[in-house]
Amino acid sequence: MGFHSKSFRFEGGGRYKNENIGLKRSGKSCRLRWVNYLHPGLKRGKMTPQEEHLIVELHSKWGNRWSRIARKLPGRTDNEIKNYWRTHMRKQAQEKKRALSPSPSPSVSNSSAYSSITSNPTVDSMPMMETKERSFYDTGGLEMVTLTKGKGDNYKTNCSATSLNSTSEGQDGYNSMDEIWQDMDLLEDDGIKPVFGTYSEIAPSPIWDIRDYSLNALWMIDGEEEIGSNMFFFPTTSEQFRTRLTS
DNA sequence: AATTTACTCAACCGCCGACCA
DNA sequence: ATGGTCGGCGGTTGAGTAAAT
Repeated sequence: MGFHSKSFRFEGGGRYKNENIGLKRSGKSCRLRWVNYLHPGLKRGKMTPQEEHLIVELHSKWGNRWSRIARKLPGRTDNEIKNYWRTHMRKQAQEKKRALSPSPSPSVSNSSAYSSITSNPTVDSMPMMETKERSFYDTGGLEMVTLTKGKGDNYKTNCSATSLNSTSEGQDGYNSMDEIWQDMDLLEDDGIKPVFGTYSEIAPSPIWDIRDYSLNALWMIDGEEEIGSNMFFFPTTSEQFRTRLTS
């Protein structure tokens, strides 16, 4: 996909400083483009089965906290994971619909990991596309509370009325907010390790050899995880990077 | 070959919190 | 204390493309 043809807009009414230097992007937009598209550490291509499994697992724990999930998948952005989830949940919803329809034409996905998604109890029980009250892929995890984030992963809870109404001790097994917080504390230190080695047979990128300020810092957030000693290099070729910069 | 449908994914939107003058 | 700026996040959109008809 080449350069996106969406028209540029200044976010926030053009109050960002970039307009003064002739860029047709806000600083915010530049940052987003770098993080989600230009960053040399980004993996490209399809999710591996390991990654897919991890996404399913983490989403069942954390819900739609994409940035957090992304930290466990170095080289993948929250945006990418979000898109992946959206795509696959839509696919799953359609297959469910088809399965419920009178004319049974069971189409089995050929995706290896997708079969595991459908077998995941948390994901499998999701009310996707059946109700318009919530986004069809807004599922899983600690869904009875909406977490509003702040810097440094300080979260506060916004208890949604619908959620509270629908879960009274119920399927999530939470009786009180205290339990939720306790569970969250546990999750903070869950020992889940990032997925590495998928492309480990590929030689390190020259770009990654220029490890200066923050190429690895992107995947080392809040001091919580450090790739450090088992630093992993992604197969980003200089050609790939050039293409992205010039696309 | 033309058209339709499904899918991908970069970018936008709006909100919130941190920071600083 | 306050208001402006900015970074970061989750949710959403829509252009481009691939696959199917």
